[in-house]
Amino acid sequence: MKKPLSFEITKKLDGRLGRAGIIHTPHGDIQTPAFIVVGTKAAVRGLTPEMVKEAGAQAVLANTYHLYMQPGEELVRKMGGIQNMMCWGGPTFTDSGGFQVFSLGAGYGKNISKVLKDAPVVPLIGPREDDTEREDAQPRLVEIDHDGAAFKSPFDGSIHFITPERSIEIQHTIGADIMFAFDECTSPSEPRTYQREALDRTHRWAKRSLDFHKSRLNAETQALFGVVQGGRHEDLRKESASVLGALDFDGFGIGGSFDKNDLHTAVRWVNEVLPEGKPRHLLGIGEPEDLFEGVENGCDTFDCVAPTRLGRHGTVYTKDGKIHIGNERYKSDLTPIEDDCDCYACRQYSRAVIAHLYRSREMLGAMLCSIHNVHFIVGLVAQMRAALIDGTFDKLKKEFLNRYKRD
RNA sequence: GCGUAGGUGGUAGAGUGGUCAAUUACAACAGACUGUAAAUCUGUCGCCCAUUGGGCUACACAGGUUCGAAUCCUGUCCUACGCA
Repeated sequence: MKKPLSFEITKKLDGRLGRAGIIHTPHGDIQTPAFIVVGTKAAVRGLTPEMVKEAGAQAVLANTYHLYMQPGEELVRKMGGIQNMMCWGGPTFTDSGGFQVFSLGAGYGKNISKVLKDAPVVPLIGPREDDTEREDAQPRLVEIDHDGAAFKSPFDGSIHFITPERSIEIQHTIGADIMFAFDECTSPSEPRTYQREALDRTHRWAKRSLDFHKSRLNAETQALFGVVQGGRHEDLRKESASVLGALDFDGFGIGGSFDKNDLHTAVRWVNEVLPEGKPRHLLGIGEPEDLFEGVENGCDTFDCVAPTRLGRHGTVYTKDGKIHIGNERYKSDLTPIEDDCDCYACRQYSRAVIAHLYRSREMLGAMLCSIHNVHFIVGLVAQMRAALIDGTFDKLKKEFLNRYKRD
């Protein structure tokens, strides 16, 4: 059978898991490590495909759940799939909807982050946190069972049951080059007993996703990645990597929640076990310090909403750390966001102008900040790739983080 | 000049005897954001201390009534509209 994707490793990091390589997809190559820009509803928020491309992005990731709910599978089909919808000629990814099992389910209405800054004490044994009985609890929009997850449509309240097979079927219709198996992203606050249960479910779903995928011709043109889970538990993470690694996936996603402080450890556990020759995507991770850890520990691609969301909200990355363009101090600052940055925003606009646009709620302000952020993060990962190839990764990491995290 | 309505915190605009340092919105100031419920959300927003809390000065200005006034009365100044 024809393979939809191939991966070659061109350089490895001495004594560690990091590597540089190339993912060949039907719509072009991805030089890895690479940052994949998120365009949930087949659009990178605030940016045209040309802007995304100019910012250096090689690929875009959209979301199955969102496109299924709106505009719906049939319209996506009529529009000619994601390639035509997005007017994006390059490689594309789709997430399976597995993250929405978490964000619209256990995480719904709560301030639970995907990455925990200060690790709270989590009981290793105990009942699953369930506050659905509490009066102030918001009704979840997802109910999980053995077979899949029932999503309540925010548009008309109708119930949509997504099984692993349905997720893959929808992803086939959307037509991205790389798809993810339907998984359950668990809440960081869930106890081990629940992580165990959810992991078994994710594994069953992974096999069903793969079986269904292999039964279709799409398997020749679209790649499927299995998603490793296991929360913050070493044995579960390794078990997950081992179980999924043995299956005939084209690559792997690493999902779920992490501790900010030991994200690198968790990623290493997994990547030590996964087959070396297949690409690994670290789902939803994108802060500079996390990207360094991900690359160093063997992840090839990343995606994250941070560059565009932060940009829309007025926060921009600089080599000296993040700054908020809405702060009073930038009101009459006539320098660019970064004076040595060659992104569209920095070439043309001063902080003062962008601050004015942001303050006056002009869309252009959010766009310029997003352009800069995408350029910054995509460029940073590209620099990591270059450094990895010429043997200066450690130097880059040290110098970048020293400056970025100073203060 | 007469009549009418009104003058409240940066702005608009609630309140019309005690629960008012004063609803709300905007502005301002700061914070958050990691497979996008997110062009969103949170906090602060008279002054001075303080941990709950306390003190001071405030609703045009000056007096007054009252245990108590942004709220009632008198006068002054100002604004808008109408009539001369």
